[in-house]
Amino acid sequence: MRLATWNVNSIRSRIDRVEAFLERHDVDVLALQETKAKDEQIPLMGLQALGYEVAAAGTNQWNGVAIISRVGLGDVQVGFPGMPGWGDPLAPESRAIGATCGGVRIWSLYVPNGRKVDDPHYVYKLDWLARLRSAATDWLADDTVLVGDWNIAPRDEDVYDMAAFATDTHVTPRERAAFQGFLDDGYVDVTREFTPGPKVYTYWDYYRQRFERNRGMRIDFLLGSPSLASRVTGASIDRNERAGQGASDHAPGIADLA
DNA sequence: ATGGTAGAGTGTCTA
Repeated sequence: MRLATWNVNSIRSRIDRVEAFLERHDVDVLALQETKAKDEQIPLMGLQALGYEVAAAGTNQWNGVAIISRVGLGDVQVGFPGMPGWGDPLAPESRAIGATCGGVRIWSLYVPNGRKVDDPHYVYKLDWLARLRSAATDWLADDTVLVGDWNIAPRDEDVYDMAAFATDTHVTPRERAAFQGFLDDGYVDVTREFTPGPKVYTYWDYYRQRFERNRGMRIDFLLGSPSLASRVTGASIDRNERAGQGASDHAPGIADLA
């Protein structure tokens, strides 16, 4: 089974690329972030024609997550227990959606950006991650994968210019400790061993031709529970998806399961 | 420190 994750930065403006990506890589389950669409705005026809089911959670202009699956899509849950706003159908949150696809529990996650270190959104980000970690410990014994845009660069080598980011979010010790906490609990970054750095990124800002100069960050990850991680036979980052006109600012991550 | 680009939707906000 082939899993993928992709911050598409608008599903509506990226639908042609998404459909082509699914076909080109023969993807079974694709987790999307930043769909920037309400559920009824998701362009379904082409995806359904390709044999996929779609579960989405979108409530505003900048969040939005979805799971696209052709191996079943069951037990869909918007948000996780303990998440701010969880259980409230009107909550202005659409940063997490879970579903069981082909026997694997997959969570598509759009971790809060945090904005600036002195911004309340930074505190919110750390709190959100702590609550996710608490919930995720209950899923460790299952075939679980936590995928998406973590908005954290865990290592210095994951940032094109650490000096430029030294006082910014995404690299602070508290954010990195939050990410490391998942690894300490037993989750495994199933991508990195197959895509070793340095200078291997998943995100390049639209500004200043950052992609063309490979000035990016590695902030998108697939973290597998121990049993899931043991099934991973390979992984890749499709950086070609960041190239050319009409690209998202993120590249997809892919993992293969035995 | 600032500004550069892209996408949501028409005013700016978000990243």
